[in-house]
Amino acid sequence: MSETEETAKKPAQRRTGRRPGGADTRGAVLEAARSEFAARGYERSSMRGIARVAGVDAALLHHYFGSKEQLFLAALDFPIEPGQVVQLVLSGEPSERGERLARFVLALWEQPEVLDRLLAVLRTAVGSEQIAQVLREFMVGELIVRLAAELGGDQAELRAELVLSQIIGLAVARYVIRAEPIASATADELVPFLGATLQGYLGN
Amino acid sequence: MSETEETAKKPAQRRTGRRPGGADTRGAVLEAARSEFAARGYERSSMRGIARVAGVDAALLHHYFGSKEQLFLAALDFPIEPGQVVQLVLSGEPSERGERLARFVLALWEQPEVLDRLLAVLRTAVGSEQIAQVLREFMVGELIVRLAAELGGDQAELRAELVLSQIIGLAVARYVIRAEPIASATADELVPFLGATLQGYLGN
DNA sequence: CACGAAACTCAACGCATGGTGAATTCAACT
DNA sequence: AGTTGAATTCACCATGCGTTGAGTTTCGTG
Repeated sequence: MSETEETAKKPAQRRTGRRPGGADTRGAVLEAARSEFAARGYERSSMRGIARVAGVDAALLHHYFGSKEQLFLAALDFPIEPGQVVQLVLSGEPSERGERLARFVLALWEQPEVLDRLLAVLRTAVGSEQIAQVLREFMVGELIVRLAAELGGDQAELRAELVLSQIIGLAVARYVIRAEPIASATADELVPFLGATLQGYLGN
Repeated sequence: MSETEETAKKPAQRRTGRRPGGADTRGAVLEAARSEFAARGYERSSMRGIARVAGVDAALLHHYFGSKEQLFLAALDFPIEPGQVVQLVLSGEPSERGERLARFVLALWEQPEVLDRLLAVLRTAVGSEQIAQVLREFMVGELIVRLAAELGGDQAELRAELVLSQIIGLAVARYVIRAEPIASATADELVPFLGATLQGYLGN
């Protein structure tokens, strides 16, 4: 772990000053940040660690993003429209809503960029009341009210949150705890069970 | 029961040396540690912070427990027998297993000592691969194999883990994110839905 | 009542962290 | 070719961390 001087591989004596060639260093920093935040959450990730992964001095992150917090926000920049998702899932045959939602969620998580951001938010929210509050406001304000409005019926909000709780629990078991066999199960293996549960919450 | 610090009333110049009166300082430290670990997880909790809550010098924690890691383990010391739980839940009318399990879990979480330890483990596992591994081994080795063995049928392990995933997700939504209305819902409101889901996983 | 051991605090160490300001190198536009 | 500004690193700073060793006070036993 100690590399002060010459290692045979890449001592890579970085010089000071601007680098030759128009490499996308800023993009590399963002990528490294996403990977680190996804792996450890906000608090456990360090500017120096991210800089090391990006192959860059830590001061450069401040040059680009100002502070650790702003780097975190820049690395997240969520690319999903909650309204559309709700519409998409609730359209079509009502008896197949659960299955459709299950398929949608599982497919979403197979995109690495989406998964990285999800894990970053999850890991951070679990460790930080501040981010937990952001997540709570997003969940309730953007997702639950929309879902519950379309759903109607008795205790619509509660049922909508139970939907989310099962989705969150699956994410934790599958990607954080990584317990087998649930971590390696395919979408097709999970959909029958997960779909039935979600269907049960969505409507009788 | 929470008697914390931060009253302006306590300049209280603590003196050096052993305190008069046989107060249970060690117990106070353990209690403070549980509270802090539950609130923040392992990494975000600091020895100094725990000591402050306990009204004690940080060096005393080392005197008693040796290291932060050993304090964490001592603060956990889980008082639940997984084998008994599985037996208890699976006994009786099979069509009511889901409901019985739901009631059991919700009642368990209403005990503050249990909830604190659960949150400490959860928050720490989500931030630390090492603890996540411990949790994974406990889940799979102690709970899943027992549950799956009693369950039988197709994909018993997968179904057993889905049971746990719903329970974990509920804990996260209710106690970590604290989204309403799920955070304030009573056990009686949750049991019909939760029981049905668990019943679906356990076996029709 | 003496005395050793346990309980408890103080001061300090070495280290990692987030952040800052200046210096150096390169690219782009006159 | 010359200049300007962005990109990049370096050398620090202050802070908080876990941990340690020594010193002080009280308890429990004889």
